[in-house]
Amino acid sequence: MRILVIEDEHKIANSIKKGLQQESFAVDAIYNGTEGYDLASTEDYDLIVLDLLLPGMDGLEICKKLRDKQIHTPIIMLTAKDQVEDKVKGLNSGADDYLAKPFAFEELLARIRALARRPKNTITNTLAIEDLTLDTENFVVKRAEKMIELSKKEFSLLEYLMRHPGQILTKDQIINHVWDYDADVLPNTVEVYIGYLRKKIDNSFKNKTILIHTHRGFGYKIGSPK
Amino acid sequence: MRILVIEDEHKIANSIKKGLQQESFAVDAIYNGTEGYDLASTEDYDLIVLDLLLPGMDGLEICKKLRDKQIHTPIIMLTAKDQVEDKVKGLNSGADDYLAKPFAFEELLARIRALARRPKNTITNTLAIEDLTLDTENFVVKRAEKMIELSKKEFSLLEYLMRHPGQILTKDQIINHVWDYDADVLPNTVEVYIGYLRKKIDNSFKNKTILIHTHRGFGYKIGSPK
DNA sequence: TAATCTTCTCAGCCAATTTTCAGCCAAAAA
DNA sequence: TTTTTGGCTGAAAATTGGCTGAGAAGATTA
Repeated sequence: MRILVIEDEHKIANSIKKGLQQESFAVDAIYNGTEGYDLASTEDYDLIVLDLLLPGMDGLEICKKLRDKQIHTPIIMLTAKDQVEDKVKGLNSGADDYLAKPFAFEELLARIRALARRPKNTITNTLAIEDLTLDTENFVVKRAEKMIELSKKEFSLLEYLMRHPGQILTKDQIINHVWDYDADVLPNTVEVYIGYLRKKIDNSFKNKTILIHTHRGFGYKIGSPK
Repeated sequence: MRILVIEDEHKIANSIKKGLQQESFAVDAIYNGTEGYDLASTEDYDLIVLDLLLPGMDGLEICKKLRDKQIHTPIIMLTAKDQVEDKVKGLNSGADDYLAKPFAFEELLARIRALARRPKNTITNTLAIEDLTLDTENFVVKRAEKMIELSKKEFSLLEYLMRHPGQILTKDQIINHVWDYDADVLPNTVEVYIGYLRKKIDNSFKNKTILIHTHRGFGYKIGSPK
């Protein structure tokens, strides 16, 4: 799956690129509109992440030109929150989805997954580890068939952990994925949220295996054994 | 159920595609007339959604050609409002139904359901949750046998909720389904309408179960338990 | 045309969630 | 063993999301 990111703010472009690569997509990042358009129209990408405001040629224009050229690659448009989202939508640019800045990386990932969810429902949208399940579409989390109520952040954090089972994730990684890219939260916040999750999915099931593990100095991991 | 969407405005084509897939139809979208015609005449679809104005070959022409070829796949024709609907109808192109742009997705869905209901009235058109019923054909809503008067929007929102019982629907999803695709309403509007519905179907029945539930940060859900 | 109904936005309120802080404990290092 | 560091946790503070009454604007009906 090849993805092209056209975004002039290097910080954002690179964090998107890094994040997507980590999810094993092949990513090219380009920092201005004209070059972006050239690449998009000559190379064959599976998806384009496109900033609305760009030097050279702006997002709307790129989008329209590509569609005019009968290039139907799915496009996700990034818009600054105050950039009159609605107007953009009305303008019929041909983008497939919109995402307001600043966003959490997992948010972008969710939309990419939605667009990539090609023809059939071949893709499961339920993640599972042991008897813990998380339905990404209906926002339902259960352990041993028992419903667990989570807040939005808790859910998002758990989803991130469960998409990387058995893998140690550092607090930094967690912050970069689960929180808005310009949010500026302390690592302690992650600890607090891990605490919340534990209370709900481990502590409430005393006789069950512990699923959330701390690796002191490294990070957290979800999975059966330590 | 395989559906072919022939529509050159990507925004519309894709939102239809996405919405129909969510309803678990298998959907192909094609953005120009010629290709659309080729697909429609070679592949075997159960239904075609066809825009009137298209690059390549326009909707009327496609329609006629298909009928000439003895292809009787049901066709829903999309027409811009000012495109003199009546004239189109008069032209007897062979389409089975017409829908004026811009439309709410649920509107299209209703017509698709109607056409799919072809082989006799095998399908119930009354939705029910506990003692709340909604007759999609006669636009009658009752709780505990008591009639409830709803406005058009309220009805449409309730229908959408009731077609997805027990499922959390986000405000975005709701807006995309219940409002015209180019409408540009705030999420707060959904809150307000949920409020109206609650007043009529929950608050008026103090001794009954509450049916409309909020899941803070996620969306709304209709169903018996929380 | 006036009266009424419907749709939608806005602003203020309240409650739930998110985030920080400070003190504590346990593991690792010295 | 002592010290240091990293992580845990209860509680308070800050922020956000959702609800609601009021009302403007548009649509429909009488």
